[in-house]
Amino acid sequence: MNAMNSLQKHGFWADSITYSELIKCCVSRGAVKEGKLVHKHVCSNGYEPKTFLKNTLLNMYVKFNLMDEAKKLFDEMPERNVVSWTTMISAYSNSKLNDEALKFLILMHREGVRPNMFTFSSVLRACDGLSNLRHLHCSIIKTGLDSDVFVRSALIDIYSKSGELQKGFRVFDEMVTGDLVVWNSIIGAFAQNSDGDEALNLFKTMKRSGFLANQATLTSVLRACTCLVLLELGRQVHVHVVKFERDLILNNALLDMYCKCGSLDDAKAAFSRMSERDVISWSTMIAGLAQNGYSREALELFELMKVTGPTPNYITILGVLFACSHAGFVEDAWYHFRSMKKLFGIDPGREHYGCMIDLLGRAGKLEEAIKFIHEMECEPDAVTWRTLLGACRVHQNVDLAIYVAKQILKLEPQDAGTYILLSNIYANSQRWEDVVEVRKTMKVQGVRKEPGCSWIEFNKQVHAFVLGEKSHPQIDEVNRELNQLIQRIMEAGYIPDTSFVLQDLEGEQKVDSLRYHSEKLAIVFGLMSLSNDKPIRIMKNLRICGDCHVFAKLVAKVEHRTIVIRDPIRYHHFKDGACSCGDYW
DNA sequence: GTAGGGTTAG
Repeated sequence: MNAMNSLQKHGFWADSITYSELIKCCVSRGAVKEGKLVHKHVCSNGYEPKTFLKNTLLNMYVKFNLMDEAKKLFDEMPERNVVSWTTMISAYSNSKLNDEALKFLILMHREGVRPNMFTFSSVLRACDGLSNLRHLHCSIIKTGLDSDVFVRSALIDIYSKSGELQKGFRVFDEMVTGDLVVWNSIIGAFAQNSDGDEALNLFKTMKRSGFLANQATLTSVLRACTCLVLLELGRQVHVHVVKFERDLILNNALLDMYCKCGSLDDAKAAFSRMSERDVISWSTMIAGLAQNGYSREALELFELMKVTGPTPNYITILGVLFACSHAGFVEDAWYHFRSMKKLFGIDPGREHYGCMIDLLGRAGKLEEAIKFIHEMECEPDAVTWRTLLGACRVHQNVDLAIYVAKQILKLEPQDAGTYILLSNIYANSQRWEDVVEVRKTMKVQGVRKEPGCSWIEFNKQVHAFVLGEKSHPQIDEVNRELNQLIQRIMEAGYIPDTSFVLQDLEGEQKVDSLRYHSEKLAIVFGLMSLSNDKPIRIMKNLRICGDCHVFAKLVAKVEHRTIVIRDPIRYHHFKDGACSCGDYW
């Protein structure tokens, strides 16, 4: 500003380039007032500024988020080139005004201005809807701009975000020369679409091609570790995270990895070490504590957040309600549910209602839960009903379970777990005709039940055990060991629980196969392979059944081991004959 | 003077 003042004082008028430098200076310092002053000065210059200078001004207003001023300036420009148009399109894309961005692309075309790589990489981010995307992709290929790395990474990203991961991969695969961001785009695409395996494979290939990982790469790699529950690999990535210790997003991903991999000590350490924490950090930590059975701590952390942290959002409250429902804190849950709107202006959504239904159902208040469903502002969906079905399972309410299962199947006729449960209920009530009917429907619908599968990480390898499969090389040894173990814990009071009414939500319920449930095999493998001081960490695809839960508690006690089992919803930490869930899951 | 990638739930 001093520069401009002295120019003016001495009677000089700045030329376009000087003005442009001044404007850039204002933008970088976020000096809105001065920027507007320069604009005034430019206009009082007596002659019409060139398009180049106007574009700089346009960019300034966009960066200051003054879209009205930007639009006014743009409309009044006698001549608009590709930079003018692209600046506007980019602004609209950033503000998620997708329709405006696409409209401007059409308008610039009508004015005879040809889009360049800047235009395409901007407009791609605003492209929702596959037909638009296909159309745009064709135009890009026609202009030959698909070889540009910016366009390419934008294409990969938008395809993957539109659920067309394979198309995104094809764009990546056709690449001759790429850069780090293109790699990050494709690794991130697989990590975000829960294909951790492929994300990690690509990461290896990237390193072999000579690229060094940066913050974005490591964030995606951590996310891949999280979705595969690979704690040891996650720890190795942690070593590289230290280089970027001030990166908030990366640290949040690290925190989430430790929470989801069930290593709460590491998570707490990561949380306390962070130099900066945003609403995501707090929400992740609260949900992580809740998921691992530390509900009281989760609520305490939430109280601390209210006093010293950022304003809670929709997801934070979900974690809080989740904590309440998993520990049976009915009163706390009602308090948080009723006060979320008043305290933080958050309207309860379907998921919040879901947590409340879960809470009421677990606490045995099934009537209240149903009343609550009817009072919901949104229509109950399959997830809502499945929550209630879980409560019927815990509280052995057969009639309600049948009713609820039918509601689910109306909405999701492919839900294998619900069919199995329904057929079990009928079988147990000797309603054989109904059993036949359910089996027939499953056949007609082509529904197949997912086999129970558990896996454990050992020596940098994942060892998987699938019910009814003998593919693991040491399966015979594991089975022998399991039989001996069962003998040992029977002496400590283990009685196999064959009462499987409503016991299993999703299969694995044959009495004779109870003994070979995948988590039992994985536990035995852990006992055989890991040293005594290491906790046995197991992941599984279905929820743990009552019998395996008792089994794990007794093994932990008799063998003096810590066992950690992650099912699709939460963690069970078994130690000294007890589980962190307090038998409440 | 204009452009691309990464974090919490479901």
